[in-house]
Amino acid sequence: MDINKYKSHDRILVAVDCIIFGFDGHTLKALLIKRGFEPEKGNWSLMGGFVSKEESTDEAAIRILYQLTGMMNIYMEQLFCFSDVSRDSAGRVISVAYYALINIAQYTDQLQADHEARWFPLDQIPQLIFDHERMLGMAKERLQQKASSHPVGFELLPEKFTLPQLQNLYEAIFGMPLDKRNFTRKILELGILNKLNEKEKQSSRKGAFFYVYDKEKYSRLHHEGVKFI
Amino acid sequence: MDINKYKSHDRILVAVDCIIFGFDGHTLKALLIKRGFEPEKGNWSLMGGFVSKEESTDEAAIRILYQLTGMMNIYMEQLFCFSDVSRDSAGRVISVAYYALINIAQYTDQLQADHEARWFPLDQIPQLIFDHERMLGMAKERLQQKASSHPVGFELLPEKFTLPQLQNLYEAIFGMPLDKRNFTRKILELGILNKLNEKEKQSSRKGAFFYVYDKEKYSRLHHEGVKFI
DNA sequence: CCAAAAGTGTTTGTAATACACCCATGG
DNA sequence: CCATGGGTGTATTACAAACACTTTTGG
Repeated sequence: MDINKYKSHDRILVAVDCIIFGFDGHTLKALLIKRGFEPEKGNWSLMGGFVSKEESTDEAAIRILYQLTGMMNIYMEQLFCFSDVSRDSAGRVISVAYYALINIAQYTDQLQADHEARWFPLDQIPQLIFDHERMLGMAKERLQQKASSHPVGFELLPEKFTLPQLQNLYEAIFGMPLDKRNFTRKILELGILNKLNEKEKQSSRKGAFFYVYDKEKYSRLHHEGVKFI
Repeated sequence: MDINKYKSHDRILVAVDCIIFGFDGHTLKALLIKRGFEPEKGNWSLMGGFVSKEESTDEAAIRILYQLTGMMNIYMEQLFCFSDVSRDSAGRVISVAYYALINIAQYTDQLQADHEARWFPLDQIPQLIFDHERMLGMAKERLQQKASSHPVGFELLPEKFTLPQLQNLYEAIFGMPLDKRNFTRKILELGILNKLNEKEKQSSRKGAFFYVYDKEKYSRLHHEGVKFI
């Protein structure tokens, strides 16, 4: 299969690492694992793995995410390729980082136990191995960029969500409080949400109406470059 | 040196490809080469090369750009990692693409001849090998994003430039005409240009004043996120 | 009846856009 | 004196930001 004509060039180990974001209704979190092998065994790390000859880095990232979460069809995007010669203390490894947005409610605790994984609020991240902190920092920035012009926030929410939940999410992503009235107006004016005749009654006496995101309506919009915030 | 503990994982050829942008005062161009080896020998291609075990992809990109242009300290930024299994017809090669902005006037024609390189206006790009057209397309988008919030345009101009030249550049980057008065006002209000007492007299009878970009003034600005256009 | 969160409009300031004429010069 | 491109100001519009009270309901 690999009838490689490029003799005499170095071959390098290629890995992918996944920054997995989740939102619990109040706080934005990242899923980290206790690394199970040397070097740095037992230390907190992003979920990662090596890329095989028969798969693209995208495919490897999907595979690795599935191992940790059991989830498919997850929103995921390439972040950056990290390639410093000594980024990995055990050898020359280039890592392509991906960030993923998942609905934390769908995440099964079983898998969490299997992999010694834990959700950490973004402001309480422990020390991470190698250059994983830099990866996470870059992922936060990219998520902010992305969320300000594309409807990625909905990937982090359950199908039905309330406006206060949505606002909490955007506040968590941007790390700043937003004005309730301005937020509501702007998001509703986009015309991409459908209001349901049903209320969420857990978090308040009055109850907040549920909404669903309408992908169709969004795709009929000014493709590429709507302002979300 | 490579005391690699990760046995039994695939090692893969890693390349970098460079999208090199240049501006001649009127048109935005990309530097392409006639590929000198098989496969696809003789076809138009981005300048590229393989990453060795002893260098990062950044370092490889700098090295490759130097080979083609003889220039150092060039503005360059990682674009994306392209990793489809069959993107290269001759074997499994992952490519990390970089885009570079150079002052076309400093570019020596000698090197152009040596490498069978040519500048192509962005709207007259010939067919390229592999996924290089996709790389170039993505680079154009990224340059637009970047140029709308960071002072990268100056990388493409000579040290002394006129406001009409600067406007031409932004029009070329964004592929749209801009209003002269609005453009001038906005760019001067940023306070990052110094006007010289000297005029460029080639392109008009009246002559246009030269300006220089003042990096210091910019760095005293609202770090990250000034609107340029 | 009260505590707690949901819902709802208006005003003000700021930035983006549209637009047209005079100036300086070389030939 | 005229053709060419350089330089300049204002009025309008749209968007962002600030801001406070009423509604609902479970306890």
